[in-house]
Amino acid sequence: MSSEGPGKRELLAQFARVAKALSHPNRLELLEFLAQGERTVEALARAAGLSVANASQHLQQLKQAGLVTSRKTGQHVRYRLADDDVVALMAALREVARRHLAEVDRIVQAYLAARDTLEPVPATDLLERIRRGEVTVLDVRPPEEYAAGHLPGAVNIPLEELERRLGELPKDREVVAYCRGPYCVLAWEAAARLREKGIPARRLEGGLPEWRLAGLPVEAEREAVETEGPARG
Amino acid sequence: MSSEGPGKRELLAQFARVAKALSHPNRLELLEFLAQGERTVEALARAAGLSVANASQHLQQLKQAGLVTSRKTGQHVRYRLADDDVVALMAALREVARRHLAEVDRIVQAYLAARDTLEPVPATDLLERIRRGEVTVLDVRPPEEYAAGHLPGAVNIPLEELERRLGELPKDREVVAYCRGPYCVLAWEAAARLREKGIPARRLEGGLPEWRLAGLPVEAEREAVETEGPARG
DNA sequence: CTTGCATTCAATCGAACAATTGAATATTAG
DNA sequence: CTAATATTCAATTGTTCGATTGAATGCAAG
Repeated sequence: MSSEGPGKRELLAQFARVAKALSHPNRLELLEFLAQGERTVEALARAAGLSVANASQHLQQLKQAGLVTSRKTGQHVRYRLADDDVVALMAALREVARRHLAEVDRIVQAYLAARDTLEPVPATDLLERIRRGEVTVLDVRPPEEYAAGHLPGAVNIPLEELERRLGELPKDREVVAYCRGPYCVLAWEAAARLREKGIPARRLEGGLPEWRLAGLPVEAEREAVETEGPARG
Repeated sequence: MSSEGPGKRELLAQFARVAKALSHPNRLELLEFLAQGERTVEALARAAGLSVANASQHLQQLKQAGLVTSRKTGQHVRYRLADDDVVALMAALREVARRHLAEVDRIVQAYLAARDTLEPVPATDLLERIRRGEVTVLDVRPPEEYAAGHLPGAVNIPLEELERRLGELPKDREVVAYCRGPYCVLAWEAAARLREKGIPARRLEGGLPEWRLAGLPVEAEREAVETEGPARG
């Protein structure tokens, strides 16, 4: 009963290999950025606050675990998620942590719920309201991420420009804000700031990757997007 | 853009903590056994081929990551999965590994497909055929695991007794065998041996934990089951 | 209250990991 | 061809992890 063949240990080692790739906070953060779209090593290092060499090594570990792929374009190497099933795996990981680690709840209460205590809007509810034109969808991510894919009809106003560009939001409709994922602070913060200005606003439950994973429609600006800077000033 | 609050790193650290618990083959094997039902430390150590002290330490790591819980009964400590969402997480992990690591396919071909090359029966298909009485469901796990929960109407014949007890299987109906999970060799081996005897047989897609996770009906012998030995004999 | 048993704890050692640094490779621009 | 840039490689250091060993704890039977 204890010796069930040599293949068993080898298989478990492969599964463990994938889990090990997910077992470092920096790699999870890189994956969260990659879930928004393809990125160069330098852009990822900047976004995660890592040295380029360090980011490169983490990305290679993710690659060897099958979680991301890379392709060379000119002098850049662009990484992307291998598949949407990686998004599903991260969602399952977050769900287990949320339900069984009290620390997660404590951190959410301390840092996120301090901004926005309202319940998020479920994705399917939002889609219905989008189709009826009842709601303004607000994407508070940086323009590069918006361009790579966003909710149908979503307005893109990065969080830091929100105060300045309030005029672009219709005042009579509720705003639903979203960003990179269920624990991405941008949407929580945006909803709070809008409500402080008297604009009814809530968060979407989950971010763009989870929306796409659910098979809901996504709009994209163009096929490939430069992440380095604006295309000629 | 790079400083999104101190809560972010803390949350990622919690998610990484869960992934780290999954990042060792021994712990994954312990979880697979625990997915069959509650077990004592000694039984788990024996099943996984570990020393008791080593198993105990791995179990404590799983517990701290929120994946399992434990309770004391007499002089034994019994561990169990914290929730079915842990089964879902392990399924997502296996799925990513299967789809993106060529090694997994190689190992399956080398050790499992060498026994049984037929496609497995999807769970929902099987349930339909069970209701019509068209099929014999064969549980090849040890009796303790069968007693803790099994498919409706399943016959329990552990793999090592299969040859001896072939007579218990109706000859006119197809047999569908299952065990602990999609890569548990017992079911592959059972299906192969039955077909060698001229009995049409296939595997279930996935094992009992996956069946239960899908919300399909499960029969149980009694509430709590001793895992040490047969109840007087 | 002593004995036996299941589990955990504590200390140890070797291996693997994470981050840093500086060098090496490869591609584009000139 | 040379220079500049992006990425990876290689070597180093401190830290964490995994397994082993033997002791300690806690429960239960006698």
